[in-house]
Amino acid sequence: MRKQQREAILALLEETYMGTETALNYSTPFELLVAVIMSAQCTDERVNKITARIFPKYNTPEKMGALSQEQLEEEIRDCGLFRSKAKNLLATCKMLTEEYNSVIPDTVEELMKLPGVGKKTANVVASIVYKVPAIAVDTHVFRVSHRLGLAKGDDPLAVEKELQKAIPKNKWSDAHHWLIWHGRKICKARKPLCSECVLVELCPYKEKNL
DNA sequence: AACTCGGGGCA
DNA sequence: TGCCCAGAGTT
Repeated sequence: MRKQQREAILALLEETYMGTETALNYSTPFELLVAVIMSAQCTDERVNKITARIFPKYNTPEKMGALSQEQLEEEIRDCGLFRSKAKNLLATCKMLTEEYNSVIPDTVEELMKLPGVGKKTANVVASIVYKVPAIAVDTHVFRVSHRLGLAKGDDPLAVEKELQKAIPKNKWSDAHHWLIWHGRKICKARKPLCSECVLVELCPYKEKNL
C-alpha cells in the first residue's frame, strides 16, 4: 500500500473517531464493563437489546450482584455463553462491592483480577473509560486493521505493535475505541457495510467487496 | 504453549 | 448436522 494512502487513512480516521457516537457509549463504567464482558461471541444487536432491558433495573454491582445465578442467566439468555457469563458477572459484582468499593478499577492489572475479565476486556475498559493508552487487538481490531492496510502482521501482537507505531500515543485510546466500534457495526466479518463506511474511498479492501 | 469451555452462526 | 470461532481460564 502506498504511504500516502496510509497517511490519508490515518488522517481521516483521526478526524472521524473523535466524537463518533459509538456502540460502546455506555453511561457508566460499570455498564461498559458488563457490556464488554457480554460482547464476547455475541452480536452487537443482541448485547444492545439486553443492556437496554437490564440496565434500568441493575446498573450497579450491588443491584446486579443481588440476583441469583438463575435470574441473571434468564436476563442475559440471548447472548452466547450466558451460563458462564452470568457466573462471572456475579463473581465480578461481588468482588467490586467487597474489595473495590463499587468503583471500577482504572488499571489493566487490577481489571484482570475480576472473574471473566482477561487481557482484551481489561484493555478495552481501561482505554475507553479511563483513557489509558492501549490498543488490544481483538478480532475486530485485527480484521479492520488488515482491511484498511494499517497492519500486515499475522498475529495480534505484531498488529498491536504496528498500530502503536502508526498512531500517536495520545490517540491510542480513541483509535482503539473506534476500531472496535467500526469492526462491530460497519466493517463486519461477514457482509461488511462498505457503503456506510467513512473510509470507503481510501480502503483497499472495498474493491474486493464491492 | 497447548488445551478446554459452550453456544451462536454458518455450510 | 457438524465445524468453526473469541476470549478466559487452566494445566
